[in-house]
Amino acid sequence: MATKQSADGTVGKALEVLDQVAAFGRPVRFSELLAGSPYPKATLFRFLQTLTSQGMLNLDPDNGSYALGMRLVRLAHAAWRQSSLAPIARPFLDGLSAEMGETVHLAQLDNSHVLYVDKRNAAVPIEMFSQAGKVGPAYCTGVGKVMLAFLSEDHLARLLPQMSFHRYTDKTLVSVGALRAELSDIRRNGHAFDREEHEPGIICVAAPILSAQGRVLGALSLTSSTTRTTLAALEACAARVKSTATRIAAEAESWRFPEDQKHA
Amino acid sequence: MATKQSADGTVGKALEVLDQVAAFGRPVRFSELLAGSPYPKATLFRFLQTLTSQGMLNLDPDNGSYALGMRLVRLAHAAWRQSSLAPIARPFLDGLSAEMGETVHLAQLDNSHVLYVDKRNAAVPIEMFSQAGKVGPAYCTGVGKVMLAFLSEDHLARLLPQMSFHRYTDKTLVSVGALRAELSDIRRNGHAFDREEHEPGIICVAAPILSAQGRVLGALSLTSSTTRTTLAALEACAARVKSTATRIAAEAESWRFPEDQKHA
DNA sequence: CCGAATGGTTCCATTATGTGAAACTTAGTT
DNA sequence: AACTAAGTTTCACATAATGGAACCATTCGG
Repeated sequence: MATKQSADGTVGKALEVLDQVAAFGRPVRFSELLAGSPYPKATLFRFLQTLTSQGMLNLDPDNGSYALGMRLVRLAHAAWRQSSLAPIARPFLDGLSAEMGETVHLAQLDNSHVLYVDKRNAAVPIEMFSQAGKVGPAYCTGVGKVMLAFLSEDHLARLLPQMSFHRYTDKTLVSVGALRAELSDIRRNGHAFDREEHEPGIICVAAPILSAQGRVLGALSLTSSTTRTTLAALEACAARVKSTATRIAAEAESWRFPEDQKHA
Repeated sequence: MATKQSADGTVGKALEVLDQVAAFGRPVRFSELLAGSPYPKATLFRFLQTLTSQGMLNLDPDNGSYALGMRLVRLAHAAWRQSSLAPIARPFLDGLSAEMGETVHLAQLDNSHVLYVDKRNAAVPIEMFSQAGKVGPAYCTGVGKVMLAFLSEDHLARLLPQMSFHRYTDKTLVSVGALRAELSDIRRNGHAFDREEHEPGIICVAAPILSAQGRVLGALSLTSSTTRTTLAALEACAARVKSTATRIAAEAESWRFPEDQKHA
């Protein structure tokens, strides 16, 4: 919501429109978009036309409503395969989830949010897209905090002001001070807990996935509920989670480049 | 591959770059992109900069390689929820797959290709993104043919020339004539078969998902292999597939608009 | 059945933006 | 130190985006 900052160039503006459409969560009429748009009719119209012709949007001819296009799905498919850890981490998630019998999340940092990239659910077998692709707050989730903890100071400093500490539960940390203290604990331990800070009854342990140079690539978490287990019990699993995270990191590292097919 | 047609405006060009990056299937260097790009250094550079700053691409600071960004995943998530049939169809897929014990695909038409939007696998429990988002040829898959069959004549006429009939197996239909004959059969029956036309040993029955006005919204298929079943046996399931498709269509229709919250 | 409002599309003069050759700055090699 | 390759910045120029206004097509109100 509110005003977007830097909208570099025409491309930026066009992409903003995509977000607008996405925000509606349903097919949307021209006029609805126009209402919430900073651009005049003609301009918005041209954006929609371009995006539609590019397959980024889809115009339903019956009722003249725009929806996000299939090209996005295609591109995201490629993104998932190439950019994220997901394809590498997949077998490890399978293993960890099977062994522990609990829900496992793989997340990456997306600005000051966490983006869930993959998931294994203990009970329900499939959750698809509807879960992967979801975003959540960084400051009150296990994966989020553990990634923040291992960021460089200046990177963290850039991110913190972007956060709007919302008190999801009475355990949520809602000040920069409290969060910073927690982060330094996490850095020391090498793993983070979510102590029902995001959803009541939901707890987890999370470990960071770090590159050889110490860059944060993502995070892994083992999630459960207070009805099923305790933080102490989860802590016992921390080593297992961490070792899995490390192995994913190693795998990612070795994969990192089909590097050096430079000359011939 | 080959030359892209209409690249409307700056936005179009920028989006093309995304495809380029996607095509590599791995993080990619500036110079690699430059090599395969019609644009001069400076221009390409600015595109990459813009796209990166927009989160559509991700520049790995370590090795200066670009990968598709997380914003795409976020947008695709939204696309999946809002535009496609997937969220509506989900429970129906679950039901059909469970009942039949076979693989079920939900697909939509993406130009002259089919895009697999969701899937239930008989054996393996999870396949995620790696399957949803995949594209395939329309003229030699069950879902593809059944969607083509129910297209308006002029729409079909526009699509046919775009297809480059590749003989995947010795059963593949590789001429417009043969395909047209098949399509008219399909229209008559209300369902299509894939008789190992795409992959040897893989067969399926597919039914179209049509809007009330007869527009093609997508298609549903039940897939198996010749080692497990026969076309005749699949034909027996056709009615079940069709009725599921119809029910999805009905659901989609009724959902089609939270319509008319016009005045207050 | 007509007139007005609403929703969507096209025109076109103005000007902001994108373009790309070339210069420059690293980092890597001999 | 001289050379090369890879990546980044500059800037005069031309293209492409902009948006006010006119235009068309429906729907609505009378």
